[in-house]
Amino acid sequence: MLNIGDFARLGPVSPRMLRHYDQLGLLEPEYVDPVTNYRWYGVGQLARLHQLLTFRDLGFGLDEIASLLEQEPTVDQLRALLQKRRDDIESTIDAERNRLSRVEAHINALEGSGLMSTQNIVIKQAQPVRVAEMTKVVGGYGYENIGPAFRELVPLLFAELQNQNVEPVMCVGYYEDARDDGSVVAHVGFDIGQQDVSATDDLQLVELPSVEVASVMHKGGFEQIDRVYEPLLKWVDDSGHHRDGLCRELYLEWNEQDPSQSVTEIQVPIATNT
Amino acid sequence: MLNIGDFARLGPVSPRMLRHYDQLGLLEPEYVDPVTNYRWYGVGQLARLHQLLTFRDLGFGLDEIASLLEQEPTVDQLRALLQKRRDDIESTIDAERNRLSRVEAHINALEGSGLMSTQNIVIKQAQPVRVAEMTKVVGGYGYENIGPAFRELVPLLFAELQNQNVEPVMCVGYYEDARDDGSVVAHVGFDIGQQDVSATDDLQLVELPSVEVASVMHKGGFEQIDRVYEPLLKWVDDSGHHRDGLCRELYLEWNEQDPSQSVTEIQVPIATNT
DNA sequence: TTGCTCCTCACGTCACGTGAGGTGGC
DNA sequence: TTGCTCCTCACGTCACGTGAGGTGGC
Repeated sequence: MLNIGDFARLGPVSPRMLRHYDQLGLLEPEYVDPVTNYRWYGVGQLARLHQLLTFRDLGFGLDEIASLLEQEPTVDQLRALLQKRRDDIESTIDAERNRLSRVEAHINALEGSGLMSTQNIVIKQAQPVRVAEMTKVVGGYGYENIGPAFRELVPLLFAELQNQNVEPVMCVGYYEDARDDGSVVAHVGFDIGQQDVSATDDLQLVELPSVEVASVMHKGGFEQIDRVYEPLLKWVDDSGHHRDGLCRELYLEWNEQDPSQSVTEIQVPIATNT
Repeated sequence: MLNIGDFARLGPVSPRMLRHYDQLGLLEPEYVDPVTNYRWYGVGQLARLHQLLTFRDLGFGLDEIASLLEQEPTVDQLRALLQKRRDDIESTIDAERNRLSRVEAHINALEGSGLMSTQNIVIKQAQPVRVAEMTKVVGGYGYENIGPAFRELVPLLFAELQNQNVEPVMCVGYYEDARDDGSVVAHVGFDIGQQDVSATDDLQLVELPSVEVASVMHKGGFEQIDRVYEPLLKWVDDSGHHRDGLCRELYLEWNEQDPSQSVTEIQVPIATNT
């Protein structure tokens, strides 16, 4: 018979762990002194302790181990459990590998541009949005092309929505891929929540679906938004994703007086590289 | 200003998380109603929330994030933190990959042999042992060769140790690699703890070093030990290790009357494949 | 007698999820 | 008035590590 310290050394485990396993009924001492409560273990119990440690090392929880040690599973049951464990570990490894890609993408991003642009990229599921929108073909991307489109369309949108008694919630823009001549179809609209609008020649109702996006929050004027895109798109590529859809801009806070207080969310729809 | 629910939806996080971040001082609402304690957030705070979520996604703890958000680290400091994070993630992936190898080795082991033989393999650091031993050349491995060596040497060892007034602690055996003719040098001895012995023509004092081993506990007679080795050595190879040293057997419980109560620890020194 | 080991609580870990129990605004 | 959202505790998670405070055997 071995006292808890000697048995622990052979384990090798800590006495605290043996007390813990005793408490859970996983491995009870062969004899407990009724006066001193000292625990005494038999050498033969090392086999069970080793089994317990084996399963723990494979990543099973103590509750699973408890039933494993009691139920004496068949070879088939044990194989199924081990295969489940294997699959779970593989998922963990995949998740950690993806996380590693994102960390490395941030390290890369530090080289090119400044600090802030990639420091608030979040991968998330974008909310679906119902947009009442108008479109305009502009000469290209960039504030010098997009800005005028907004200044033209936003008043028209306001007028038409007011006409239909619809309360706009938030301004939204998104842009199609450039055509061969460099021109771009810009979509400018308003989130209208659950309200209904009637389409007109100019006004369309579009439901932007819920998609996975890389999202950054941009604080400041619209002219500076252009400079967010380059590091953002690079980060997306570096981090094991690729663009998969049209970029959206949500004008969460639109402050004409003090553009530095404006807040724009830029969403890049993505898919994960396989 | 957004109440906690709306701000959380834009996050996207749970209100509970926002309360948690508030409590930790990571992200305090722009305004808290002094009467109702309602939290009100500004849209601009989404940028900070996004930053927080970014770092959390990379695996930083909330305490680290707190100092990151307060201290505004330089590019160099940030890079160092990210590189540390990268290294940590790589370690995690390595550890999980090794664990995966061990799980797969167990799945393989289920095919060949029965259940028990590999169910209590533990990788551990073997305790160092001081052994007073004698050697004998035997015809090969296997109980039919090793058994007689023990029956011959153990009484001689007992006699010599008694002669020197040394109290044996535990019987130990280990075996050199087979020579070309198949013969094997068997070492049979006793753990003598911290006691001293004088070497004689037959008796040697050897210190077995502390090495990493794959260890199984065998309950039962010595004749059955042979059948433990094959699956054990296969498991070691399957699981991303290889043998690296001489196998040891520790006779933890030696029961002549009822061999089924005997307990033997079989240790295979190993190195991890790189 | 002095260490050493043993004992039993019980807190702390990490980032929240999940009620319980209660209140304020449409 | 009825839901809905908000609030503040406070427990639970997982497998122990780490004291605190006290006792028994060489």
